[in-house]
Amino acid sequence: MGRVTNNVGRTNGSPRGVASEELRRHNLATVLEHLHLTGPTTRSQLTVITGLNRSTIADLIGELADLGLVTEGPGAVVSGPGRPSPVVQVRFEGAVVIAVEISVDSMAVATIGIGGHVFNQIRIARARGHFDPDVTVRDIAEMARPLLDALPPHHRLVGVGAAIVGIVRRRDGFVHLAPNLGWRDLPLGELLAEELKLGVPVLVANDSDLGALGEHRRGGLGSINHMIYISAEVGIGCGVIVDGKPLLGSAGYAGEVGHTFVNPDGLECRCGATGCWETEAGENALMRRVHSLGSVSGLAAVDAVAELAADQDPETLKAISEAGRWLGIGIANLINVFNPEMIVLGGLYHRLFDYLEESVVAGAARSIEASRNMVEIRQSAVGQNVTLVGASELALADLIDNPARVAARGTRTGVRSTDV
Amino acid sequence: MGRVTNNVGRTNGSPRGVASEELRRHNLATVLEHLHLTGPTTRSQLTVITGLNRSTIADLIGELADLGLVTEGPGAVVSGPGRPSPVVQVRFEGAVVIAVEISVDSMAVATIGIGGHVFNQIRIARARGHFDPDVTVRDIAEMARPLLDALPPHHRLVGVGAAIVGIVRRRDGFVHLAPNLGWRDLPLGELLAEELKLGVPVLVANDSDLGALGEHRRGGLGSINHMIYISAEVGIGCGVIVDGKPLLGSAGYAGEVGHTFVNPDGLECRCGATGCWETEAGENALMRRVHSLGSVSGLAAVDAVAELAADQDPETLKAISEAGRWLGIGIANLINVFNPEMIVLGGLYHRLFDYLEESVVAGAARSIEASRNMVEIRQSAVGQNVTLVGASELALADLIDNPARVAARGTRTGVRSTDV
DNA sequence: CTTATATGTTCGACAATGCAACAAATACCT
DNA sequence: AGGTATTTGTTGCATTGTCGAACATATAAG
Repeated sequence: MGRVTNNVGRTNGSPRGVASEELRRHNLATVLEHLHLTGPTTRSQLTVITGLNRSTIADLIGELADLGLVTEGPGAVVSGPGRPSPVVQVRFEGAVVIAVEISVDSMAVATIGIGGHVFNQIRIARARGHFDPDVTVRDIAEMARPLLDALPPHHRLVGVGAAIVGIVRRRDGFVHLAPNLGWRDLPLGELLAEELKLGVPVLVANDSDLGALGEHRRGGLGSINHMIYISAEVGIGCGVIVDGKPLLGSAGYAGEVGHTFVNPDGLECRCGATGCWETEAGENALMRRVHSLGSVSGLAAVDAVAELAADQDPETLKAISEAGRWLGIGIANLINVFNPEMIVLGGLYHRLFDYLEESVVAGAARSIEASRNMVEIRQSAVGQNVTLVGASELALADLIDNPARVAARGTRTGVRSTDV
Repeated sequence: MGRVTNNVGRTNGSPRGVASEELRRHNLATVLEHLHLTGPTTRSQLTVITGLNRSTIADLIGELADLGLVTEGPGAVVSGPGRPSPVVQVRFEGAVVIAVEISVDSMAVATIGIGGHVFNQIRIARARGHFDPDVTVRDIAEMARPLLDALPPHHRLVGVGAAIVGIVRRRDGFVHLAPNLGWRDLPLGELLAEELKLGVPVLVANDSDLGALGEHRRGGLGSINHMIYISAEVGIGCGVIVDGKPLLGSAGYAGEVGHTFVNPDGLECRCGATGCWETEAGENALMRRVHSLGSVSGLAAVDAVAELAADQDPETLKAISEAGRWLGIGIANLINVFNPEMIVLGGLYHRLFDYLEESVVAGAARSIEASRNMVEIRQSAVGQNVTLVGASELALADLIDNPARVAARGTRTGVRSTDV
């Protein structure tokens, strides 16, 4: 049988003993998580993967089926002699979440079921600027309404996950600072919960942290347990996966690399300090090096740069490669610190990856040899919606971790608002 | 009952189901770890702390006692009405490890029992330089011999933990690079195992990683789960505790911060790159700013600087504060990345802490507000032997994690060599 | 149509914890 | 000094959960 924990160390606080019920919870979670991440699987494959007994798997699947979280169908694929094993798969509508993304250039809302099934999605572009939080929250609720109405009649809604460009306290979704939106000390979690009135938990997290989560879980990263996701919208965001789990830090502020110090000769950053990484490698750093852009700014400027790069404009390529070099230098630092297996670039970096790659790799080469030799730098495989996908994973995590408790906890069987 | 796991995420690789035996292992480990870290505890306290039933605690302690790992004595402290609860404590000789430290200026070996009891310890100073690995390994074996002979007759030796100033692969204790010793690609774990011939596992790790471990577990850090230990001997070393566990990274190379980039105008580092953190804040950075030192170098120079600082020599204080500022800047980066609760300074920084503190705190102030407000910077509470203590924790970890398996696994009942 | 093989199903064994009743040991009160 | 309240160890049984063996079932191959 496998081991739950490993290595030196423990989480401080009361060390808790565990009883059989915890064992059951763990095994239910293991099975459900596998189905959620890997997709349809036969019962016999599950016995091999989990190492559990046939009878136990049968029992676990029975319970998950009773909870409405999985279904069993006849084994589709034929596979040699022996009694065919039924294929188990998640029921998308058995656990649905609302994923929200509040970015610099757009806002998005999606309804996503367990297994990663996207029922529906709305994304609206908006000009950059400072926004009234209440209006934003109301907009989100309005975007969510039709999506909820369009869900299948007997779905079960289990949570809301929101990604936001800012520094967020995990415990309660309190936004400490979101400079790109003009927000500070805003209880976003509470506001969303009040406005949505859905009776389910609302979790809020930093967008890059969720990008990392989305990429790690749905980016086809096989057995990668240590990775770093880096993206740029205006600043530089970063999410880290350590040992298969998101790095949160004490309050959830971990991964705030945009304002790490890399250049004493650098410009003054909007944060007030000098020499921050994002003043060298962020979006603005790139733009200001492309003089031919003139006064265009914001998303239009990004589009223009992408076009110029596609046209092989020398100045633009040089600007990209200069920003890429600094990006690489910062990445080298992260490689030294985390010894990851993979660095994934998203956002603007994803868009410009082809022009960036060479200089980034060159810059990253200054990391220590041992770690450098085992890391791969690549662009996001999930693409534009990683963050939204990550938000859904965040909202689904509680359910997967304890299917019985969360599924039973009611969160009523999703009666459509038109039925009321 | 408590939960074993938490949060989003899982360690990739085969997700394993667990059976009752795993449950037992977990509870044995929980109890033993508490006794190991917190010291003598009454049975009734254990029921409260673990949340387990009286009968279960009795059973667990019975098993640990049978394994020779704990003893029960009459409750020493009186405590009000009710039947007094017997005090349970670890048997030091029930699990003994050899802790080894290979540093720049000294080598040390100690025999340490579970609970952190140091039976004996030898430390020898040696001049800096490059050493023949074989000679070093033989020296360690020779230092260990008398310590082993002095152990109580019926002890049980369970492992060897070695700390080394270098980049070490955790899996097998392969030293990738140890510039201060002149080593490269050296299978130190194997060499030590062969030379010591003790039939117990030999684990090797980076000295700062073990410093972090030692400080976290024996530094009186109550409920701190996120901390960073930073020390300087020649370069800068760093160990990180994330969620109560050491950050290893994919191969164990995590925390190599000495050569992170902080200054494009910086000097060339011995690593070949330019602008590394340790060229600004490491030992040499400090020394070169104290011109009155003249040609003194190595440990003698460190001593001289410490003395000059104690005498309030202005140039020295200025040099220290300059190095401290750079130290603080690097710390700010780490605060941004990890959002820790505590930064602990060791090694040279521990020695000069009083003169460093102000400038370090000033430098660290450039970290983001949210994280800065919740972090404390202080010096090591364990002091000179943190690394050795960490090495013992490393070697004991397997036993504590699975008392039944490791204790039963033989590692014979420590017959003294003179008995043979 | 028979045989080999793989897998679901059933039921009892086994492991581990929890619970309730009882016993033991102490403090406190009269 | 003796009785009572309180806390905790001990014991035996109940409960939960997984495992294993025997049996049933469904397929491929001959």
